[in-house]
Amino acid sequence: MPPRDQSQKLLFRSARNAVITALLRNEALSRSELSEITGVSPAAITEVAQAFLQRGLIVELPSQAGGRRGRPIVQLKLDASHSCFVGLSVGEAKTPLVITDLRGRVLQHQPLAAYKTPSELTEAAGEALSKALRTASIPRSRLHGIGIAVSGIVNAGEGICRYSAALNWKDVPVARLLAKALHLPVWIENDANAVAVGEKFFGRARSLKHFSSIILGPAIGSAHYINDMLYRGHDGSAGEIGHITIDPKGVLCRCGRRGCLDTIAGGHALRDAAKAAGLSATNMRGLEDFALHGSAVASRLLRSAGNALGFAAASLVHLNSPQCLIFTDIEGFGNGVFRTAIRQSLENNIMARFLGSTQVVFTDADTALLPRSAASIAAFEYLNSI
Amino acid sequence: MPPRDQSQKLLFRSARNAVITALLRNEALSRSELSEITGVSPAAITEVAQAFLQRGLIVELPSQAGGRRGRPIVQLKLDASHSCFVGLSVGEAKTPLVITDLRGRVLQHQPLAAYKTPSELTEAAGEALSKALRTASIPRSRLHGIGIAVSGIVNAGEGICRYSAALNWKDVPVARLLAKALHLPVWIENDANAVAVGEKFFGRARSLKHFSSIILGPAIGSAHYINDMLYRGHDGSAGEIGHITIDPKGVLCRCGRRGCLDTIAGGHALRDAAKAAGLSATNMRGLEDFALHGSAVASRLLRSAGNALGFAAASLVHLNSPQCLIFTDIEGFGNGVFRTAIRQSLENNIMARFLGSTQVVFTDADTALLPRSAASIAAFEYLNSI
DNA sequence: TCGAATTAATTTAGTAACCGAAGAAAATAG
DNA sequence: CTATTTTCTTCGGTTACTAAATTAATTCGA
Repeated sequence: MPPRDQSQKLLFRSARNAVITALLRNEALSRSELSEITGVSPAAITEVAQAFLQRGLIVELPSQAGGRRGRPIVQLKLDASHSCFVGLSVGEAKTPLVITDLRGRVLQHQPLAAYKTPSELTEAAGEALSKALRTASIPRSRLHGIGIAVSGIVNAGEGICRYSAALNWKDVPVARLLAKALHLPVWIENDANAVAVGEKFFGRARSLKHFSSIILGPAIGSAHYINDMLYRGHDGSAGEIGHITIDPKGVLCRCGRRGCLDTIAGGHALRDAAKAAGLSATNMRGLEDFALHGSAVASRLLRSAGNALGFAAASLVHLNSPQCLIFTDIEGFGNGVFRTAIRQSLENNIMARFLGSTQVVFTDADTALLPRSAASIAAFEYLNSI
Repeated sequence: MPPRDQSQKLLFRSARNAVITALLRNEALSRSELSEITGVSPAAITEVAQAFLQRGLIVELPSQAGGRRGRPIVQLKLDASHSCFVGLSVGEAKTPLVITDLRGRVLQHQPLAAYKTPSELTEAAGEALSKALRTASIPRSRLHGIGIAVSGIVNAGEGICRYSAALNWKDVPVARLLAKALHLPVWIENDANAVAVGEKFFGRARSLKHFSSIILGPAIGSAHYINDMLYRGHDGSAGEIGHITIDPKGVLCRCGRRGCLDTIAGGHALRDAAKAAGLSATNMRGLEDFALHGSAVASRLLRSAGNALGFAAASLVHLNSPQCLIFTDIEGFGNGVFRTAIRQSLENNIMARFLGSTQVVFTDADTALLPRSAASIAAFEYLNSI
């Protein structure tokens, strides 16, 4: 047998970690496959698998000899139902709460009652959680953490919401409050970061080492994974693509400057502009429909939005050269004028060399996206602590 | 004694690494200081120090009791002369080679003879190295590696220069060629990346976890350190700030598109523009002087260059939120119109929130900057392999 | 049908890299 | 000269691995 290639080994923090990562990326793997993929010795795989089996984190599938010579392989699989996580998205109009399993599947959906203050949030979350657990008959003991996606500026390390315009909060220790009330570990994260974690953990970025995620919502946010790690910026505020200047003489932005990308391509700004132009579009699907049926104004708005976004995203690609750019559409633009304009603008503004090497993906977000992503943070932290 | 804080431990790959990093950042440290700084146990520090002392990598300073109670402390210090590294910068008009010590001090400077092909480079490098060693009477045995900064696109992992316009090279296995000829380990790196490594290892970025370096040369390059690691992008081409579009209707760039930052603020472009305007400035100091003495054209060129660069750098700050932005001036602009315009443009284009939190630094490069930076790559790799 | 071959997984023994606690070393204070 | 203080080392133990040998469970071929 050739000496084992250990070049990959350093990529993982530990053998346990490597095994979990491999099992998240693949439905089921045998011990020898795990050894090969992770670069960890078969002996160590046996040991780690034993520990995980004992905990109930993984299960053995019935062995399948299958016409092959040799001892039959026994596949291992994460037991998705082993643990559940709570995901919560605050800052939106509604406050959805979900319970997911270990693989990010939503088991239960339960919106919170309206709230204003942090303590009202705590109370509403407690009630919604109890109800969700009751309805889905999930024992509390199976919960292993809560993730919260906040639309605003967050200090993830300390679990503090530093500022949220939507909630009118400043320096609220959200994580501590909820952890105390619900007796569970709580992590909070900016919503764009949460979506990126979700994509990395459960979504289409699972095997990408470097990617950026761009969220098309009321405002435009982005987040970067670099070297398999979420990069938050030195003070937790990387990814402010929405405030890249597009037109120095443009509309005043709430950040105090003029012509930020948000004022041209943010959902909120587009709704305002549509209203000002006399178009009665309540959501972006409506605006796209106007454009589709010949409205020059709608078309112009969407095209200039797409151009601006493509321009800013091109800067991102030139600067960071991600493997993939994931656009997440939570405003319901769908595949229309906006997307086409983004694609075109990207093509026009990116060096030829990058065009082939950076994948561009568009995703339609469902309503559970943010809370589900939030839950993935808790899942990630839990599995990393194992 | 309170239980030791081990929160920092994970930041380092190993105790050895932590000790070296601490000793690079500090002139001299006692074992107990090292233990405190790195979070490694005193026992482990003793062990690591012993190994390093044996190798001659560090030395003990004479102990100083100094009026204090208790056993006198013994300070440890990297022995800069323990090992030397070769740095080489290719792609410029001249090809400077330097020999540095372990702390990045240049011991000897020896430009290469002219060359065109890779094999001519190998020969010229061998001759220059021999001469440099002879002149400085450094024994060959003290050399531990060669770092090469290439102006072009590089695959650092495989040691291949994928493309260099200045050299007219394509897929040249530079590292392998030189390693074979000179019997030393060779690393190559894009020049902007090399400068960033130099700043991180020996320069003002030693204790910065995240920073970006922007090189103002014939072309404009940039490089990012993120989470204490050089981030090269998924295919080794992050940092192409020079090809961010500033003016879609601008001058044709050699990348095939129009109005790239390089065509407005690159040294090469500015020289061309100055010549076209009838200004006989051979270098950028000359152009700045024209502006200083009232030339409206020179002033306009430098201001628009600075505005464009500030605009692009603002995008970088919004996207990546580095702790620090280090501009390295290798064209000799000095502190004039250009810098002022960059600073102003940054202020105008960056959200207020970032203004205070992102440090902006300008550095004047000396002629040894690139080869010295190249040598730091070899030093880094050598110390990491210990 | 039964051993040979083959592949998967486990066991065993060993190592590197740490840690904590106790102890030794080298100074000062009284 | 002894107690105190601080630095550094020694010692024993743990964790997380590895390589090599061994066992397990199957198919193939005579």
